[in-house]
Amino acid sequence: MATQRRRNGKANPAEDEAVYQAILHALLEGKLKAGTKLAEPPLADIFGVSRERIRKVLHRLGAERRLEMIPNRGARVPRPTLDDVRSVYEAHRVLEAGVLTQLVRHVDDALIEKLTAHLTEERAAATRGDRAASVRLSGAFHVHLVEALGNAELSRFLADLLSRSSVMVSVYEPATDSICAVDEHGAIVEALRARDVARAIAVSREHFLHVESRLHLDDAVPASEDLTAVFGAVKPKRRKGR
Amino acid sequence: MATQRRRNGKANPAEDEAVYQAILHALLEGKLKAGTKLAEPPLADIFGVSRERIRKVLHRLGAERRLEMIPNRGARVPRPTLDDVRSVYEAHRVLEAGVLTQLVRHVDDALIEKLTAHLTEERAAATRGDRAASVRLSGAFHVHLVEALGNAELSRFLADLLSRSSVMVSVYEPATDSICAVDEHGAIVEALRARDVARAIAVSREHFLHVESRLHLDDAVPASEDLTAVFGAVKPKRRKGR
DNA sequence: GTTTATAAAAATGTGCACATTTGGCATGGC
DNA sequence: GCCATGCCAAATGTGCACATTTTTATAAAC
Repeated sequence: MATQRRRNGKANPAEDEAVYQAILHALLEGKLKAGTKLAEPPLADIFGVSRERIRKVLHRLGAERRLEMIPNRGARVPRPTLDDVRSVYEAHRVLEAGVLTQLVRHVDDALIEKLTAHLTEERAAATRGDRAASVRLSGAFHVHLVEALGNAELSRFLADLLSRSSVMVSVYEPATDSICAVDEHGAIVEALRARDVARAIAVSREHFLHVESRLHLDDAVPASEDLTAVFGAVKPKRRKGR
Repeated sequence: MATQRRRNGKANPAEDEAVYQAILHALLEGKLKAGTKLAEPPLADIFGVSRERIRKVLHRLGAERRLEMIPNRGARVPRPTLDDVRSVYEAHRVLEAGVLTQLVRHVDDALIEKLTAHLTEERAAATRGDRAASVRLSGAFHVHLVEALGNAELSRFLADLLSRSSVMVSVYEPATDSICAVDEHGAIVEALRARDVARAIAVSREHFLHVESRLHLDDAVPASEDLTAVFGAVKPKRRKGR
């Protein structure tokens, strides 16, 4: 039975990954607000694993720059400055310019068809007012663009940027009425179909500046505190009073 | 006296970093050949620190994708395939295309002057036949380009790519007579001065393809084994027989 | 009432002992 | 002679106890 607790110094490789995924998921989902302290003892208690296990995961997330590790002071969810956000958006913009430049050399009907299908999905979500789907699909569009190049390095870099901005939206007005305009995505596809690099880049640039302009600093940071509530919802794992 | 060994469970924050830097340096310098196994006990012995210390550093390097970590089987220097190398070069190419696109919007005399000065340095190194300096300056040129944008995310990504390719050159013919043509760098600067994006990108692209074409797979991988020799040369730290 | 100093409590960092797993090697069978 | 099997040594993974540092709470002084 898998629910059985390991006895002593028994190996359980899947447990590391489970904890890692749980925290990462909460981070990407925006459940962990910026500035939240992630202490080891409570987490060990919540997940029902040893403190060393938690410790390892936390340091790994720190190495990936998803958590801010301060020596002797533990892990915190980073609180990005407005400059940080701009930096990420600019990087995304610059990267996509390069991607589009390379992409026009390889456009074929299959790619255009795939992107068009995606646009259809996006429009459908927009017309039926599905916020969540719209946001998700909007990000997926840019992922499709990089993945069309089939380059693992570039895909990973974009994933990095997206994960970072997902943390940021929880601080800098995540969702107003700004459903990342589908028409702008459509214009990019159009430019690609015409093999017009300059226009594709120009449209993409405008698109990003458009999204970026909607950001505004929100001083009153929530900074969630009840970790049990956050992870309890994600993983209903039983905890022990020790 | 700093050479004193810590007594028991004493904190020594600088030691982690020292070991990390030593291994990273050896990796970037190409002293650690691809496929080399990095076992914990020998390293702990060489650096004179506890095994846990080594362990932490190794896992950190693994999280940064600089080492290949296999569960229960330790750490190895990754042995990149030819596709991996092409992927890195392509990513660098694509990234620089984006950088150049963004850069032409911000070119000023100061930047041109700075790059020109760098070219002078490169030519000087080339004419006096200084291989090491040439290679180093050649890479630095591309670093200068990204850093001109002042974007931390992009700079870090480039650093990532460069560190990865530095490991690769030890497998795929690191240095023949291919001193990354200075003239091609000069052509990029020229195009920048003229605000000609298309030409800058085209030249850059040709430049990378040129470098990439020099690669060839070398099956007879050396796979260095004597860790004491590798790190003994870098860090003459005394080791203890335990 | 605000601030500073001190002590207690909690949290982080580290070495160590031991469990588990892997790799090599010898022995035996075909 | 070659391959399979079991044993032994070495390496990796993990919990635990304890040292160190940080944080909080309390009290004293201005």
